[in-house]
Amino acid sequence: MQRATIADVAATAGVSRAAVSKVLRNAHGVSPDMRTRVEHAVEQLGYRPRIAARAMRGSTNTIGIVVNHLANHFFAEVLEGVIEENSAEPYQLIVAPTAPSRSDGHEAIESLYDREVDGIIAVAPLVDLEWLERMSSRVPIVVIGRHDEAGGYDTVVGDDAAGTEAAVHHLIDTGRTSIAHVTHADSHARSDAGTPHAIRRDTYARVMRESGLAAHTRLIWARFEEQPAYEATLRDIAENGVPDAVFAGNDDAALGVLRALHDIGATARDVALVGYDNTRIAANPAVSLTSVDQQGHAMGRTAFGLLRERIGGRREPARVTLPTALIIRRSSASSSQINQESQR
Amino acid sequence: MQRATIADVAATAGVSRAAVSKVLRNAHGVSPDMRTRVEHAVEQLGYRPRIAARAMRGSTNTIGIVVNHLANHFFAEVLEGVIEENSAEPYQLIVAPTAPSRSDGHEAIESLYDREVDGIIAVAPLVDLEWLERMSSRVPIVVIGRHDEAGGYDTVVGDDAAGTEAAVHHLIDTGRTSIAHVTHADSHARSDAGTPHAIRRDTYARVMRESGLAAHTRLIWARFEEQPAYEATLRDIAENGVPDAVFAGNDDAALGVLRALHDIGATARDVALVGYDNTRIAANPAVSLTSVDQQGHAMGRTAFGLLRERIGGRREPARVTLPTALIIRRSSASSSQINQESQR
DNA sequence: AACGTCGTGTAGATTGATCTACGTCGGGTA
DNA sequence: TACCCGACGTAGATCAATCTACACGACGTT
Repeated sequence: MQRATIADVAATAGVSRAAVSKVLRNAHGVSPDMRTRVEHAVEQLGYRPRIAARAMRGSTNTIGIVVNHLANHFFAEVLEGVIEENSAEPYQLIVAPTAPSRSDGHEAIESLYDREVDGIIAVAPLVDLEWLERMSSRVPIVVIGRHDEAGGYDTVVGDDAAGTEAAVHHLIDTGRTSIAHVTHADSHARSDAGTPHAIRRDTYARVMRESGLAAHTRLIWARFEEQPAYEATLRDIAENGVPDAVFAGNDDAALGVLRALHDIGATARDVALVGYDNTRIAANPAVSLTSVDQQGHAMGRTAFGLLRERIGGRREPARVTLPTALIIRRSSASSSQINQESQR
Repeated sequence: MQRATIADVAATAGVSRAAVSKVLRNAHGVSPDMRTRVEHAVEQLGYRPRIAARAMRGSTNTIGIVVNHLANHFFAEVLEGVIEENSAEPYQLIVAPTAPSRSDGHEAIESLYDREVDGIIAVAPLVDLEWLERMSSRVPIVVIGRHDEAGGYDTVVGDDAAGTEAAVHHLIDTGRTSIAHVTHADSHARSDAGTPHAIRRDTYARVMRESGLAAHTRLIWARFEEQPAYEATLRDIAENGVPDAVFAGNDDAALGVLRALHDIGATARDVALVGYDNTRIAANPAVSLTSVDQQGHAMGRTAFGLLRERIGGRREPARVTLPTALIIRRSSASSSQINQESQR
């Protein structure tokens, strides 16, 4: 069965194509009689306008979202924020997924550009700056999770430095000294300066240095997923021994670390663990993972707001930094706290 | 800066638009000389063809995916399967997200249809059958997780009956009798017959009956997310007392149950817990949740393969049922097993 | 030399919705 | 009666790529 076109509707309703178009777009110059006739015909034929034909002239009324790893709960939270904020003035949303192993943000962003979306929200895209800058001169872009001082696009970030400081200081304050950090191993060769995990890595190193623990600085490189982090942690422990704390760059990685620690029989008393993102699973009592909250939901809402402004014509770049909060749970509690917890 | 069109490229290269189009599509009748000239011009102008203009004639080379809750790890797994299978013969993939609270699959599927995707993979869509049937006469659709005997689309399902039987029998075999089941509360009024959660619910009731436990049949209704399941479980326990086992309709819900059980101070010894989907988090030793594996990854791969056949012209509906496997972990281990585990 | 053929390239129609520019009709006013 | 104005409706151009039908040489064959 062939798809009905606006001409079919026009013929059925006995009016011109332009008249149908007017009705569909709620333009004025439409008599009530014509409106009902057209609506009838639309209903009868099951007509739906094609987005492609609309896109040939003017805007698509669509916003594209790029994430580099859909399974990450943090992204899901960001997306919820976007959806929520969007519900008032509905753009259509489409998500361009990337292969989790390759994380090629280029392809995904270009594919959205080819679809002529009105704007793009990119969550922690692993692309180089000049490219992103060039892209942003063609389509409005809001980037979540890049600290770069580039001009063409807006950015929404968490306060990664403050969040990391809180996390590492917390570990030091509770008596830990040999603190390892799981950081993101980007399979691409390009520099990752300005990404959240780079900031976290640098801040971690700085705090260790400032606290006289420079000698204990220890990096574990892994993709931010459970399995790679698990493997990398086991390898690192085999090589360098058991640390007394691990600060993981995100919660998914922290879960991998947790599994590794379990494998070697270490408890939270032996090795404290802190994650990042404060995803839902961290709060579950079975896991009870200390984590840095960076308000993914608010990030999504903010990014959507900025993008709407951009689409509306704003040219000056906007930068928003959201505060973080360290949520302390059992995975990093001191021995006395653990005892309290288990007595209740 | 205006976007370059095929006419710009043609002018720069000194050839006709049609010639450029040929080069782009790798059509024949192109001399090597012309090819290099055109490729040069494309490079120089940063030209990219617009999908909308292409869509006006012929196909978009795009496959759309609909999920009703992106945060669900099971969906992420399905998606990974699709992406993997697609990497050989690349269609573009786009995901149409729905608001997690509203779960309106209609809108998402229609929006993909309006974009003229070549085919749609819908994961557990909450839409009525006649509508889906009608839709599938317009665009090839493969549905994951519907057992309905409808004709227009293909289906890929897990063996929900077998999976549920294994789960419930396992609980009974380990000495549990008061077994509650967390099932999906669909906020929509329409019937949910044929959905996986309905099959699981019915099978649960049947096994209980056949095992002489009909009196203990007990349903907890909740959306399949951590928070709603948590709340519903607490409410149910307040009303009906503590069961000695819970079979949750999926892992996300199981995590909510787990939190509720923790709140009331119940351990795995007191209340056994079984989930569904065997998501990564279930395998984590901190959670160690017994769960039914239904091979989300394979479902994604299979669905993609079927869709490609459909797009290729197959008319007869295909139905694929993938086997399930019960993965037993600590959350449902008998007391002796728990002791073994903690001694190691 | 005339004719056919093959390889290469082009003109122009086509796709569906939008939008401008214009036409028509009815009613009010000079 | 002539004129104008506003409300309603239409014809036709437009958007960017694709694709068919055809043109134009160059070359080989009879």
